[in-house]
Amino acid sequence: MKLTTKSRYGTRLMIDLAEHYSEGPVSIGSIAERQGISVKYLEQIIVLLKKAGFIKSTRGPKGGHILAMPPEEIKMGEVLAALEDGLDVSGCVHDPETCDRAEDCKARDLWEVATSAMYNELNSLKLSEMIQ
Amino acid sequence: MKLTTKSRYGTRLMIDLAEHYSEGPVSIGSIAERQGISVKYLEQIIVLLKKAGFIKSTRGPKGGHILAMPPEEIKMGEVLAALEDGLDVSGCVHDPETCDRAEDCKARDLWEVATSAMYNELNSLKLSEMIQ
DNA sequence: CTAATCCCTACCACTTTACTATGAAATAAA
DNA sequence: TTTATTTCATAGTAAAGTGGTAGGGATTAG
Repeated sequence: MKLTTKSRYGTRLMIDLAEHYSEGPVSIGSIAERQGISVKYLEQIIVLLKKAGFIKSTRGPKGGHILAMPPEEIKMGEVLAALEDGLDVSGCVHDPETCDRAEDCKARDLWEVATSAMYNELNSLKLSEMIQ
Repeated sequence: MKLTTKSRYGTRLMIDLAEHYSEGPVSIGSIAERQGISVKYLEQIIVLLKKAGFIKSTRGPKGGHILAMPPEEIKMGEVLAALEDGLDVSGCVHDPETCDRAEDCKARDLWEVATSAMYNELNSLKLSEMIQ
């Protein structure tokens, strides 16, 4: 039940972007330096957050990355969901057909409870609340 | 963020034991048959639940496994914690010293929130509530 | 004594994780 | 137009974790 480093680094990346939101595009190099994470690894992680629409980027000198919307509009649960490919604690929560017992499975009910408890709590927090 | 099959199978195992609590010790063979899980794999999983004190066993013919206490006294969060070796979504929640940034890490605060949201919700459910 | 049952340890194929590496494409500034 | 700087795309890889299987020993009811 551990988050991957992709998720942990990705979250720190988002917080870093929020902290520099007013300064315009920030290069991966500077984020990597501040966060102590390799540039190449961050490049891969940022792709996930771009796909989810949280970040927009510009190439070339003076280019970089910036949040696609103000930090107040970004829910932490949705950020995590983008990084983790959903927060479901079991595949059967989202895809019941992957298990032939899913229809009347008491365990599955539990996975739904656990998943939504975490998701709701995380979504009650905005990225803006993560800085200070 | 997916639970391992150990946790999912282990939970189903506990529910199965609860359903047969009044019948005395149940053999792994019969659980395996009902749940469609191999005997050998269940044997490994049950060890974790025995260590945590949820199950007691007797050897020999007519032997088997039974809950060490009534299903009403068993919290699902603690069952999962035993199977998953803690429910922390990141190692730094329980062991801050494993990350030198933990002391003032905004991400870590988030992992604490997510972990306790899930743990508290799961602990509000007793094993007895999982059957019917 | 025998059969049923739990207990213990080792092994293994496969997948995932957590990166590193290489280089191409875009673009601002000289 | 050249150059330096940045993102973008893809491939490779060592180590760890997952999800089992296998074999045999210990215990005990009948």
